[in-house]
Order: sequence, then C-alpha cells, then structure tokens
Amino acid sequence: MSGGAPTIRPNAFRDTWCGEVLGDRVDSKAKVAGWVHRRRDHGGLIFIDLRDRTGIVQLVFHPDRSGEAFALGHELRAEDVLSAAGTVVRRSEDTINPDLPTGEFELQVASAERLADADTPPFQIEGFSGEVGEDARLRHRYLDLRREPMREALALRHRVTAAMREFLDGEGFLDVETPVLTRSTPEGARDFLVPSRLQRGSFYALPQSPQLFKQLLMVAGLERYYQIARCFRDEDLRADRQPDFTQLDIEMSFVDVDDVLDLNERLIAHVFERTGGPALELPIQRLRYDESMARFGTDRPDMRFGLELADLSDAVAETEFKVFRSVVESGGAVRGLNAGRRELPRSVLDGLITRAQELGAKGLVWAFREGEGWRSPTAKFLSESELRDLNRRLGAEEGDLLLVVADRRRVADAVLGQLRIELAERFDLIPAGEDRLIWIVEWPLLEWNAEEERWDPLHHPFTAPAGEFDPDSPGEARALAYDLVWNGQEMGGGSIRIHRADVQRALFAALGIDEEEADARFGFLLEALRYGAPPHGGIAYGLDRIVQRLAGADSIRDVIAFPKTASGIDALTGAPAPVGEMQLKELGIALHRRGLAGH
RNA sequence: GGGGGCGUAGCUCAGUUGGUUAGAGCGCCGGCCUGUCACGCCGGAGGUCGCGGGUUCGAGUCCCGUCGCUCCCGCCA
Repeated sequence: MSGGAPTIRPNAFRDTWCGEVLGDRVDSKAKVAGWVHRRRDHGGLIFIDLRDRTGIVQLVFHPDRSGEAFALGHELRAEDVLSAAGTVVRRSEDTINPDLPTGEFELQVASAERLADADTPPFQIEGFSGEVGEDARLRHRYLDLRREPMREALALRHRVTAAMREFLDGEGFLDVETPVLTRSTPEGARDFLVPSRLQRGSFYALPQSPQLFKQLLMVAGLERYYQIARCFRDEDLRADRQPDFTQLDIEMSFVDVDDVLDLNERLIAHVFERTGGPALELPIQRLRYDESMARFGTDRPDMRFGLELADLSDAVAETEFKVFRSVVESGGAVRGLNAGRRELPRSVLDGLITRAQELGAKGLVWAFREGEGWRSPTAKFLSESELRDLNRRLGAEEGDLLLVVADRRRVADAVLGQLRIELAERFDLIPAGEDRLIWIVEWPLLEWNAEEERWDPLHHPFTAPAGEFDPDSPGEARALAYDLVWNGQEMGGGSIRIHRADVQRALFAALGIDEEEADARFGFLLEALRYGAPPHGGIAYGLDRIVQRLAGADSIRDVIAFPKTASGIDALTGAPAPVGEMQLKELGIALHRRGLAGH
C-alpha cells in the first residue's frame, strides 16, 4: 500500500492495521478492524480473514478462549464489518500461509464486535476467478473498489499525482485553482453548459481545459503554475475518453521549447521512478511531425516496432496503371508498407482489403515480392522497371508481403498507419515489456478544413508560430508545439503561446475570426496581452491515461474511482437525471416535449 | 449519427438442425466438521432466457422492433 501504513491512534475500534500483524507484535495484544474477507468454519474452530486497506490477517476463533466471540464468529458473513481484539501469535511451521504477507502470524481472538451486518454483495469481492461485468461493478462501485486491483489502481493514481506535486513543488511551481464555472474556451470540443439562474438565458461552460486562465496567470506574473485540473468535453466516450477527466496542467514564463521539454522530461522521469514506471533515458527522442507522418502515417507513432511506410508516388507517376497514375496526377499519394516475409491465405489478404476500405481507402493492393517482380493480381498492370523500383523503395526481399494504398495523402497515411499497428499485433512484432516515449515536434500551425473551407488550428488558436507568421501562406507556418507519445498513445501536448496581442489578432484573422468576434469572445485575453505578457508556454497531460498505462489497465475507467459508462451515464447515481419543473422555471428553461423523458 | 459484439440463476457462463420439467461452477441458505487459508463433506433454495411483437403444433434457439452494456468509426487531443 501507498506510503506504508499510517499511524493509528488507538480507540475502541482498533489499535493495529491488519497488514501490520507481524513478528514484532508476537505475544502482544492487538485490536484490528475491517471487513470479513472469508470465513472458514470448521465447526469447533473458525478462521476469519479480516481485510482492511493495508492487507489481510487471519483471525482464529477458539471456543475455549471466548465462547461469546466464537458464537459471533459462527454468524459472521462476507463483508460484515468487524472489530476483534486478542493476542498476536506465531503460527506453527505447518500452518504458515506463504501467500499472505502476514501469513506467519495470526490473531487469537479474545473478544469481537460486529460493527455492521452486511447483506450478501451482488458480486463476489474475492475468491472468484472470473471477470465480473463492468455494468455490475459500476452500479456498486463502492464494492468494486474493495477489490485488490482497484484499490491498487487508486493507490497508484495517488502516487502519480503525489510525485507530480512533489517534483513541481521542488521546481517552484504554484498550484493555482481556476474556475469550473467559466466561459466557453474553444478547444474544438462541444461544451457542457450550465444555465445561470442570476443571469437568465446565459450559460456557464465547464472548462475543456484551463488554457486561457493559465495564460492569464502568466500575465499576472505567477511565472510557474500547475494544477491537477478537472476538464470536461461533451463528446462520445471511448475506452480512453471520459466526459470529465483530469489533466496535469502546467504553464511557465520566459521559456522556449527546450526549456519546457527539459523540465517535462525530468518530471516524467521522476513520476516513473516514484511509481514503478519504465526507466527513461533522457533526453527523450524527438521526431518532427512531417517525419512522423512520412514514416508512420500518424502523429502519434508507436516506435516499438518497424513496418515503416514508404512513398511510392514518384515510382508510379507515369505508370500505365490508371488507379495509381490518376491519384498521383490529382495530387494524391501512393503509399506502401513492407510487412515482411509472410505467408497469408487469400482470405486474410481479402480481409486486409476490407479493413482498408473500412478505414476509408477505396482499395488496397497486396503483393508478394517474387524474383524482380510481384506475385499479385495487380502485377500485370505494372511494368518490369516499375516493379523493380517499387521493390527497391519498399526494401522488399523475396517473399515479403507488400501493401499499397493510393489515395489522398491523408487517407493513405491514416489507412496504412492503422494497418501497420494491426499487422504488428497480428504478427506479434511488439516486444513485451518495452516502452518508447517520443516527442512529436514542429507541427504545422494550421490545417485546411476542406468542408468548412477555412484554416483550423492543429492544437488551439493560442499556439505560437515558429518565427514570423505570414498570413499569405498560412499552410507553411510551423507551430512551437509538442506532443508526448507513449507507445503510440498521446499522453500530453502543449506549446509556446502567443504573448503579443497583434500576433494573436493576426492568427484569429487567419482562422476567419473577424475583429468583432475576436473581441466578443476573447477580448479579455487580447486586452490582457496588451498589459505586458511574458513569453510563456506549457503543457497538459491526460492524467487518467498516464495512470492507465502505468497500471497496465485496458480502460481509463479502471483508474477512475467513479467513471461514466460508454453512454455517459453514472451507473451508480443515475446521472444525468431529469429535474423538477420548479428548478427549470427558476432557470427560465422550457424543455421540448420530446426531451422530457418519462413526463 | 453509423458499424460490430454481448444480454440465460446473485456472479461468470453452457444450452446441438426449433422439441419433454432450461443446466454447470462460484456465491447464497441449512446440517456436519478443532488447523483451515479459493477449507472439506451432505442437503436445499434460486429463472419474466433484457423487453415488445411475429412465424410455428411448439421459440432461450428463427424474424422484426426496442432497451441496456461494450468496442470501433464519425466526433474528440
């Protein structure tokens, strides 16, 4: 357990932790309290495993020692709450339980009191090898949290945040709270809205992140800020996404990218060291965004295995094969992946095509290198010299499986980037126990949104451009931004921020936000930037994801005490729930009939 | 919003081409048991097969709809 067992002030309930019934207590009196973990009733002798947060201890109820306690021992059931006093004794050699830290000792019970008589729990807390459905676990989360893995996950989470605070405190960061009832800050996601009673018709928004407040704290001269901040996004859930989640939010003044990355590398190394995470070699490798996209087809590459992508566009720019040539002519890309020497049945290859189409590609070409050419349904459309060139660019050796996608560059990258991961899993190419962290740097500042016909920020609109921002070629601008990626999962990201009002206005203009709108939505920021804002930058980490990774859990729900289900419902409290007419009336809110569930 | 998987006892699951009274393990209840530790042995209770409709002589099983859980896409750093 975290930090060892805390000191107990002896009282009527207990003077000793269950996990502390050890050698140094032998022959002395002890009183423990906890939950009945298991009962083994031998008729004339009863064993109770008693559990508290620190562990389990075996209680022995003997009829000669105390008839009253023995009678109670017979009545005890799983999860009853018990206080028991007696003498700590060493077990005889042949009765030691090597699986229990306290297994060499036990408490000979002289007296016991049942503090609560528990109903049978809806699922077994312990002693059951199967996996209980998450639905049942979440409905009775307080019981689920009694289970060892969950207790450990929450203790780990505590150690992670404690290590973060410890490190940041040592570096002079101030923990400052920012409001939860705030104004919508555009991170791109949908806001949770809270109607205002005092300002009828107006709404607070729950923060998607404390972004603007932490920048204002830099303007205020706080220099170094952090917060373990609850954030909210009203979007669909995933195994690694909850509508309310926790960020470690950090901001610092008078820093450049290297300053931020250096501090954060030491932070992560410290957290890992304190919590049994992987050993880190500093500095953490950096990869430019463009290179990441070129080699892995994604901005969050899993670096633990190869299967890198190759660009084949030049090799087939003038080919007779129309599928390839027309894509290249229309500005798309032909991208390929060498999956290594594989023997796969036709059905699996067809499955890859289907999968590629699910991922958004129009199709997928598969081939095996055979001699200087290909064994592939597509081989006949390509010339000998083209095939040689393709083999060379893919580094293909005899028998290698080659996959090619021709499409818009984005689509080809996304499809092959995803297939790369799925193939690595299928072929078992991911080394067990290996961890790879990497910074993705030098991001584009903006990306073209074709549907809306406008430029969107890749991170957020407060990210500083590298060098001067040229409004005439917004697509060229690079951002002073960085993401930390751990085994292909994004752990956090940040940037140097814009600290000059004129640059911020220019950025808003490039995003299609005119002066009037900028003033209406961000006037307070633009004004603040006029009063002497220091150059500043920071980062935010998904705390839940970090703890999930460290815990080896499949879902962030396993490291959150009271998570929501996939449909955004709190199975324990039933939130969200309808509210009464009076409450709505006070808020000046009327619901459409369709929205009135059950009324 | 779309696609996939699942829904049978308190829990985890099995249930054949549609066919008699729907099963198992764990848990629960009762009895026996003085060294167990997932104690053991004997006995027992417990089911709206998610819900609604349909096909059929007959539905846990087939069809349609619906709800819930879950994974993924869209969305979201």
